[in-house]
This record gives sequence, structure tokens and C-alpha cells, in this order.
Amino acid sequence: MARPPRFDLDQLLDAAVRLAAASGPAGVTMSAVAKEVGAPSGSVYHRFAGRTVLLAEVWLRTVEHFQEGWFAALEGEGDPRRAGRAAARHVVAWSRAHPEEAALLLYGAQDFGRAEWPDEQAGRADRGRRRVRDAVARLAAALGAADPAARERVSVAVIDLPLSLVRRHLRAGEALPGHAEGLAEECTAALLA
Amino acid sequence: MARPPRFDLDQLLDAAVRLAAASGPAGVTMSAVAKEVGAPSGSVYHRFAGRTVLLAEVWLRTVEHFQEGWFAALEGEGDPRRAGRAAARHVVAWSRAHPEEAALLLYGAQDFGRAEWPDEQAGRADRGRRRVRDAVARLAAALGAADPAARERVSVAVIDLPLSLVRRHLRAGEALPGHAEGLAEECTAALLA
DNA sequence: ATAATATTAGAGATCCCTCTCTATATTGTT
DNA sequence: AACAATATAGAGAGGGATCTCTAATATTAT
Repeated sequence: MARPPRFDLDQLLDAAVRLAAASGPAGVTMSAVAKEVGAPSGSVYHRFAGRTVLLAEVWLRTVEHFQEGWFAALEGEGDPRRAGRAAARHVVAWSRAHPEEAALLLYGAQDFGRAEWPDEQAGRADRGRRRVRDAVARLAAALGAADPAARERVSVAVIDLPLSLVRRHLRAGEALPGHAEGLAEECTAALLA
Repeated sequence: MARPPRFDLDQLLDAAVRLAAASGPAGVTMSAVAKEVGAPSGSVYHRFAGRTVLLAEVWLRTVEHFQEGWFAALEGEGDPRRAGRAAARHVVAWSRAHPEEAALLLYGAQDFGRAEWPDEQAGRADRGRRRVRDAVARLAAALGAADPAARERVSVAVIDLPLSLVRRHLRAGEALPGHAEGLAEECTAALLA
């Protein structure tokens, strides 16, 4: 009943990921994506209403990919300290397995034009944020972290710290060293002690 | 002997900082800076050879501002553990005092077009990087950190961790909470223990 | 075969940004 | 008063990106 697509959504988003990893969000233009996959610009506009939506979708797909395994790691353990360490390790391991997507994660939604996102994409972003916030809150409660500073320390331990370890290397244009997962786990353990 | 300037270097760089804090590096265009200070674009080109140089200068001035106090904090203490804690505290305190410049620090030189910088600016950036690297190496040695992972742990403790604490809040558009300096110091202490 | 439909294909209007160029203004010196 | 030096001032060419619009094309259901 219809012509089969030559350029599907994921193919275009993959190209956008490569461009963003190489040149930052500014490098993700409609024409750059079109050129990257060898399509005319019209085909890109057929999939995405505009650059705003493309940026939102590439960011959201990446974050949701990442979170999938992160939640699994965090919630797959009974002991809260072990859960935190597994989550930290996952941040690094996932980044090693997906270096280009990890490069995106080092930016923020703001850098992908969040202020102009349509409601649908803004909602997805909010739901993801809330889910992470709640998971961290449960972990903090299980660890007996009561005051805001203690809760924030947990959050840093299982998200920000391992990400900053990844950032050090990706920003310098290096691959992650072999000890990165172990180091992340150790540092997280130290913060959760 | 000459007409007095209406728009000096620092005034233009201040405007560039505001724009970068609000919209990221992409928001720093020659015309946006001109508009921000109320100058014609020609006056901006009179100070900076082009956008590449403007981006380099705004990044370098910010990093050098930051490093000034950071080195003082790190080297003002005899005991290495106290030195590391002072450095971590400084990262947060400086960010609180200069939130717009701190927003710049959350990016990397790459995002400010480092690949295209002229030699002068690239050299300044390299010298700064080396100075930080050497200071961290001395601290790590004083702490008895021998292998690469241990040295990296020190680096994370005194730079990346406190910066990621700042990033959490600035990326969310919030001010830094009152406990931030104390939390940074505690976390750094935990990693250096 | 034919109709319906999703998609490719790409030309072109419009906008914004970078950068150049020329003219003009202000100051200290002679 | 003329001049040299330094800045401001802003018009405009050139380039690239976004987005719209129309036409062509491939596929499937009937």
C-alpha cells in the first residue's frame, strides 16, 4: 500500500548521533544529517517536523537507551550499596560500548534546544527525569540518607561521578582506560560508605 | 593621540560570557555580542580577528580566571589531604561567585572551536592544561598514589567531582544550594582517604 | 490494471551570520 | 590648524542553513 522507506528514523538519528559526537549539538543540522546518510533534505523533513524536533529526538533516544540499562543495574541488586556500585559501573561500561552516544550524554537537554521542544518531547524528558529522581530517592532512603546534602551525595555517587569519569576521557579525545569501570565502582563505594 | 575606545576587550568578553551562559557556545555570535553591548559589528571585528578568536578568548579568560584561585587553594596548604579539600571547595565557591563563567566551564575547549584556534590561543590552553596536570601529579605523589588509576582518582577528587556537583545545579537552572561547598569537601575527602 | 498512499527528490525563498570595506569621529602632537 | 593614530559606524556581499512546495516514484490492495 505504500512505497518502502529508504531512510528510516533510526538511520537518521544514528547519523545525528555521529555528527553530535564529532561536532557537538551545533553540528547537527538538517543538511548535515541529509548529507551524512546521502539523502536529500526533503527526506529528513519528511521524518522530522524541523530541527527542533530532530534535536529533541536524538537526545531523548540516547538518554532512554542509557537509562534502560541503568535502571536494570540499580534495581537488579538487593543490597543498596551493591546496587549503587552496579549503577556506577554501568555508566562507564555503557559509555565504553557506545562512545558516540556517550558523547551526547555529556551535554544537557538545554544544549539540544530543550526550551523550544514541543510538549510531547518535553513530557518524555520530564518523565525520564522524574524516574531517575525517584530511583535515587529510594536508594538514598535505603541507605539512611536523610538530609538534602546526604541525598545529593548519593545522586552524585551513582550518576554524576561516573559520568565525570567518562567526560574526562571523551573530552580529551581518548578512549576509556581499562581501569575505568573498577575506578568508578571504587569511587562510588567510597562515597556511599 | 587616539580616540578613546567605547567598547573594550573585557566589556565584549563579558557580553560573550552572558550569551554563552544563556545559550551555550552556539549563542556566541559576532552579531549577538555586538547587539548585547550596543555596538555595530565592525567594532567587534576591530577587537577580534573573527569568531574563532572571540570564542578562544572568552574560553581562555574564563579558565584562567578560574585556575588562578584554584592553584592558590591547592598550593596554600601543606598537608596534601587538606590541599585537595581546599581545591574542591574552591571549585564550588568560585562557581557560586561567578555563575555565568561557571556555566562556561561546564563545556570543553572543543565546544569553543578549539580545533580552529590560532597557535597563540592553542598554546595558552596547552600551558594551562599542563600546569593543572603537573599540580595534580604532585598532589598524587604526596598522597602516595602510584598507579594510573590511583592518580586518576586524585584528579577526579579535586576537579571533576566538584565540577559535576556544580553541573547538576547549573544544568537544571538552579542556584547552588548552601551545602554545596561542604558537600564537595566531604566527597573529596572520602575519595582521598 | 488501477487507485491509493508513503516516500523520495530537489529547487528555491528567506533568514541569519561572517566578514570586508569605506567613511567618519575623537584625541594628542606639532 | 593640520595631522597622525585609533576607534566607531554601518552598509553590503557572500555563504550556509532552515523550511516550503511541487513533482516524480515505488509499492500494495483491490
